[in-house]
Amino acid sequence: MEEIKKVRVRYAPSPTGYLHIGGARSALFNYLYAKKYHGDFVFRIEDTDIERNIEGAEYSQLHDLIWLGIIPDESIEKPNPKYAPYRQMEKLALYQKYAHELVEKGYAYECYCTEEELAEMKENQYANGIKAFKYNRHCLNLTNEEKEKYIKEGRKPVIRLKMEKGVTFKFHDLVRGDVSFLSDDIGDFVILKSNGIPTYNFAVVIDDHIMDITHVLRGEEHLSNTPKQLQIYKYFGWEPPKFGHMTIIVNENGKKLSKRDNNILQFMSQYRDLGYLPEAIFNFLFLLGYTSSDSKEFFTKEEAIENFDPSRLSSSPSMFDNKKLKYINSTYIKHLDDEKYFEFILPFIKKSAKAKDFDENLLKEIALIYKNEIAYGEEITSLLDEILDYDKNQLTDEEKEFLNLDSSKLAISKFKEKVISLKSFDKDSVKELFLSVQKETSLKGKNLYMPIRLKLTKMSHGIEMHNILKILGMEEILKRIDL
RNA sequence: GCAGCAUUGGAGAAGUGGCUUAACUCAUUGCCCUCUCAAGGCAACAUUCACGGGUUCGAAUCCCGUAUGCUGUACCA
Repeated sequence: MEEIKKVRVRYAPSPTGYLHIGGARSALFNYLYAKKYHGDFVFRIEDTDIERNIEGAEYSQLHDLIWLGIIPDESIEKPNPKYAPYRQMEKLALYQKYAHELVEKGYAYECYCTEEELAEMKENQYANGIKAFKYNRHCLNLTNEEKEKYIKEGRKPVIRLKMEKGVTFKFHDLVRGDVSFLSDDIGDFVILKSNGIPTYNFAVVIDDHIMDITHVLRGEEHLSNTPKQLQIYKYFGWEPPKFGHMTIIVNENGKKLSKRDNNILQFMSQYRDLGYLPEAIFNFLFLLGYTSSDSKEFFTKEEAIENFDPSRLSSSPSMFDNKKLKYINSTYIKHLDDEKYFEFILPFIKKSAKAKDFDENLLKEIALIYKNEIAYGEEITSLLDEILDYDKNQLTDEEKEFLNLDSSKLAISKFKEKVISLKSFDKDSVKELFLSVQKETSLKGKNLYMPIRLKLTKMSHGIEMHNILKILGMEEILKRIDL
């Protein structure tokens, strides 16, 4: 009887950048998996690429995740002593010990080849039509004398794993089903760099093993790393976790999202700054490459956990659809209760220079006016700026012409005459006002409203008339009507 | 090149041999509402599942081949 292990999954970013779409989605599904099966979600850092690590990345990776509601059970800030440390650079000695263990067992060997020699090797192979570089095992059976000679020359060895010959690595992928690779296609790869730091493929294996990771859900780009890692597991006699390779997210050209992609916002913090709700992004990410069997589309976190089934993860790439994200976000905004909505939207209203000093009640009324209009928070800022920053707006020739019509002039003057005595800007009072203007001018519809709208906002479209009046206030209305 | 994975409308996709006249959602288009924009309501949108063969009474679903795309092929992760 196989013992039932507690499910433990992880998200293990390298701190080379802030949390981005792909990373967040990867973390999301691991989180879902953990919670679905009552396991732990571990956040660990793979910081072995010391050249590319950047300031603040680690913090962003963790805290943007938490912002999304993806809360680790264990992390660099919440370590479980049994599994700590959670940064790879803090346990170099461990990797080195394991690497040397493999060397002693004859499963790995020191390699003294220089960068130049490797480059030459590569070139030779390339000339023979081989583009996938495989190390030629020059250093496989070095004698001690040869090694000493190299060391005297100042060379520092790396450790390479000796791949087995004629072995097929088979595994059952959680999302793709049975997958197999031939060991012969894989060259002896480096597990420990000459500076003593392990490479990714080695360090993950060690980490996943000592941290008791049971399931690994990761991007498709790691699919071909899996046999390398399986070879390491095999040499150590460890049981590998279950792997699942999720599809990558692609841009509108069908290419994997890259950090240099300018058409698509990459980072979670950018979405937060623009006024996307974490719940909406969570939901959107959940839908990227996953569909529930009942064609439901809106999920709370709890519902997503409940619904999640790794076998329903798509295996063909999904395109990042910004319009869908907007749609989902706007739906979440509409469904926010007013208190939560105010809390969310007020900072964006106050970003509009002319609105920031309005009194609290007006601010809230403005907020409500736009609740159905906006797809994300920042939109309210620009919408408000359009109305409030009168001087910036320009009438088109057509609009000027329309404004010059006698009927337009009549509407405006009658409106001016009546608006002064308007008691309230609520919908009914304003409607009544327009009704009385209509009565006395016999203008209606577009001929009645449009001149006034143009006069007040210099725009031919926008929010309802009573809302315009409310936002502007009497003083501003009279000022603009006279211009 | 080699290896792996994939291929259903503009996008996400459901579909696992007969219930499919290919669900659902976004986008798009049209209509309604309306001074306008948005929101909302209604409707339209794949005779067909990359292509070519095969298996079968019956195929998007199974098999073979081809094409295309993606990912990987580092002392990056």
